[in-house]
Amino acid sequence: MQNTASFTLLKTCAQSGARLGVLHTAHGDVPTPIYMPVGTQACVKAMTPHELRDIGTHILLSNTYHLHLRPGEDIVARAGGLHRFMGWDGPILTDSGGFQVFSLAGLRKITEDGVSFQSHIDGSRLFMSPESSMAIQEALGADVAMAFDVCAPYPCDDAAARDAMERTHRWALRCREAHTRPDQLLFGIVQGSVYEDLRVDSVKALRDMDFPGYGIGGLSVGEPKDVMYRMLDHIRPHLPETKPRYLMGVGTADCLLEGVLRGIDMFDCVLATRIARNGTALTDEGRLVLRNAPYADDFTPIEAGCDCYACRHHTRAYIRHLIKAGEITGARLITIHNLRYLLRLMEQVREAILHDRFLDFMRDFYGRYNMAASFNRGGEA
RNA sequence: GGAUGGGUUCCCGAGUGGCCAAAGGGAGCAGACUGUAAAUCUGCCGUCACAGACUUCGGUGGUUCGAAUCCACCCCCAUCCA
Repeated sequence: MQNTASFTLLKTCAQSGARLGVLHTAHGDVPTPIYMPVGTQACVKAMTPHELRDIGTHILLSNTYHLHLRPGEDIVARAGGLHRFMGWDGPILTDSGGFQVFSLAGLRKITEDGVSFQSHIDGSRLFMSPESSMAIQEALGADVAMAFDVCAPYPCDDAAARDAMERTHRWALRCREAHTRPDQLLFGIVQGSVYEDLRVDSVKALRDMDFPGYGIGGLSVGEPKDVMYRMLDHIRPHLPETKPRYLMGVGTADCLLEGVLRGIDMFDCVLATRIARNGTALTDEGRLVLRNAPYADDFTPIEAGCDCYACRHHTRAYIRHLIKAGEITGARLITIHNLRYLLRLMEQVREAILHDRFLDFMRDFYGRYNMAASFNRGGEA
């Protein structure tokens, strides 16, 4: 067992090399590998904190950029911090706003100083820097703060990728210097697009800054999955064993397992909640587009054997009806299922690692999983 | 019995001589979605042997080179008057 203040590596799976650990935060311990539901605006869409607790959520994500815009970190701070504001007393990780540099590319301008955004809400101007991102995350009271990074798009030529990466490193240093809360962990973020050498450079640079954890950013932004896996393979040997590794924005079942296989400890993804609202459920056999006609008279649960509320009480036909009718409960039921599906998958993953049989687990999983009914992005193996 | 307004592709509804297989919306069907500008977005939506052809705009007959659009009669519907 290896300990740092923030992370305990309990063991490494003898069969696969996958890691089993515990992330220590001011609001409690988190078993890893873990999937973290995303609550961008201090809310996991369609879910209450009580329901999140109920389905086995250990830690949530929220977002610096969005909360800064609305309601503003001052309001959240006056409420007693993000935990009290939203009524969730478990750990919270806040993304820094770095992803919005990518996703709101048409509404921002990057300079060395920081990023000027045009608010997607009302068009007003705002400026976010490594320092202000830190100040906001401290005001929010996140248990884990992320460094303010530059997430490069895909595709991205190597010169632009290098620029984004080097700026991310300079900003990471500024974040570390600006960061003051001892009860808040600050993770650096690895960039480097799809270039092995850049990825390795990035890990080394950040490792020298000695963060309590490392995010791996700039992946699952459109590149083929095998490219993402290759990047993970290349950086793995250079990441400190005793620090948690967080693969940002990854969340299909197969990607989660492939990430765990490559030593990843933490994941987050909006996919489960987003496609739920669009009528698609995650299952061991791949995705189930409940919106589709064949389920109109299918009176079986979303997934046989699933212990979630939706599967224990409702049929595919009913949930499809709710979705087609625009009833918000339909979105809620699928969201509950999809989150529970990923959380339970990770429970099984931890169990498998504990018993040194993670490769067996993966093999069984792929035996059931329909990759074609998964989410193909570019090159599929 | 009389007056007026109507009957358009699954539904609502535009269209009043050619640019109309016919606007727009809905419904339906399908696709996309990976650190959330997303309960969103995109495509299809008369038929077929599909760069073309055929059938369709209450019915029948007519005018015209050409009709969903004009004329005649008929059948329905709505409202009002008796």
